[in-house]
Amino acid sequence: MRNLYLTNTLTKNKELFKPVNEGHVGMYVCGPTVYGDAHLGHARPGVTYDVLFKLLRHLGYKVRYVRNITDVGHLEHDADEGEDKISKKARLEQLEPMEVVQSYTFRYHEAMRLLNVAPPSIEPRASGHIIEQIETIKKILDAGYAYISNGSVYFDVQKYNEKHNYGVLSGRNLDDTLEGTRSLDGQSDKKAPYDFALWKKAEPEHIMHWPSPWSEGFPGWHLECSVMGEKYLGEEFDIHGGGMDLMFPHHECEIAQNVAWRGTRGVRYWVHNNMITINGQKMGKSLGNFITLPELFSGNHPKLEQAYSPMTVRFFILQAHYRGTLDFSNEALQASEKALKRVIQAYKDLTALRQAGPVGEPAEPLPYGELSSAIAPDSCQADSAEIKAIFEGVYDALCDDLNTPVALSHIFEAVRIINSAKAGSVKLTENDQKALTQIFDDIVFGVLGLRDEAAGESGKGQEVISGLMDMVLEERSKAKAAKDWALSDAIRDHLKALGITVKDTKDGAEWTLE
RNA sequence: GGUGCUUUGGCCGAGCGGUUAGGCACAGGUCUGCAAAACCUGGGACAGCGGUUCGAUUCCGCUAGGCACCUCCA
Repeated sequence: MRNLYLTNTLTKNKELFKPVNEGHVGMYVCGPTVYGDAHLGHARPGVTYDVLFKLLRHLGYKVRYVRNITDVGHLEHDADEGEDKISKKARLEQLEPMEVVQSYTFRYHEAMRLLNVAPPSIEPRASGHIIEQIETIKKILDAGYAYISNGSVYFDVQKYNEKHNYGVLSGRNLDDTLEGTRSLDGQSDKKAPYDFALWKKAEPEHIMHWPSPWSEGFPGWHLECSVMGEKYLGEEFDIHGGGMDLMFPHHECEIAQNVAWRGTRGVRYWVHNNMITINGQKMGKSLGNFITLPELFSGNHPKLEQAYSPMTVRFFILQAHYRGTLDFSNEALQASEKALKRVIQAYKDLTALRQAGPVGEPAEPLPYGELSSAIAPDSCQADSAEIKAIFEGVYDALCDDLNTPVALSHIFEAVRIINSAKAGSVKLTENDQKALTQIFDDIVFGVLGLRDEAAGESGKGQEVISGLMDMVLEERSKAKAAKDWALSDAIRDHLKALGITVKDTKDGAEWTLE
């Protein structure tokens, strides 16, 4: 099995990945709070951890991937004063909270499906684990790291920090945290401003609440991930992912809770994806500068010059490293759209090449020979050293902290080779063709998760269109033969207006839709 | 105020102590009735100022700009 390196936020180093149980990986990722449509920012962790999930499986691991749905406990503004996000939305729209949850969960799933993000192995909801959360709070109380105040239960950060380090992940110490914490206006049930809620007593107007030993109320936001992670992945599991903005306080609190009740930090590798920015600024709901995924896919937003397909968005995300910020712009999306098109077209051409079988003895073959670097002999069967190098480059890049942009740069070398072969300036052996196909099937489609969005429309309609196109292009070909350029151009223009592009090649006309 | 990150050619975006990232755009060429695509070639970049070094875009310091977290946020 190839070595995989991941940047661990806990140590701030790129580390060799070694799972707790050999051959198995437990991975937890913070999912969405379902009170609104997912925006472009949500696509980043969706795609990033999807690639990690698919890569791990491709490398041979058995992976259990847990991604939660937050449907209760996530408050707005200050943890003391804020209203539950779901609850507020339900109140404003006069819906049952679970109607809000159901509706946006469905829409989230739909957006992820379009982005070709695979469903996780388990998708637990916070509201479905109230009992487990209450039990955990009891354990934390028993351990002495929490206190009850006016029907609510809070985590005692100060006390925790005496024995443990509150700040291991985010790298801040308690004094800094205290300094930055906004002063509370008015009364608070908390001993210290940095204490966080494990259980909140529900105010009378709060419509989501459950019975507990302390009050009729609801669990604190940070608790669900600790509890559900432990339930489905065990007390010590491999990978925990999420957005960088969750590092503090959310993930820091998770660690504190874990240590408080099970004596272990719970997670080996903390992985954090960076933000998507717009004009250099973070895209977020609180800033009101976000573009939702449905808007992006339909082009229905003032900032959008056009619609961008889900695969364009996916490619856009893949072209940057997950730990860096990525700036949104129409220009960048349009560049992604064109680049993706080239990749997909190259695969189609490769397939056509293979179906056509060996052709003559054209031009010069690709350079053959051995590479100096150690290539597993059974991994890539290409005859060409160049293709072997692409194969190795792609795997090296992906295993080097998920470096998808570098992997893609190698993919473009493959694209160039395929195009050269199509143009007849380069010769590919059958092994070369097989190896290239393997790279596309395994990596481009399998791990990077790209796909031909135009494909899949099969059936009667396709057959008819295909037959019609043959007929039309044959007529045009006759016109061309008769040097009736006016007619042949008119046909081409007419088809263009319908969204069909015709290209004349040596072997006749080709057409593509949209 | 505290903590941390960042500054790469027209745009997006990798990388790194000495060797081509890649994509988009642009220019020239090949092919072509034209167009498109494709292929070939090309230019141009490492914020500024110092330092370390045989050698720095890459390490260190300072200056200037930008950003994130410390409130909810992917």
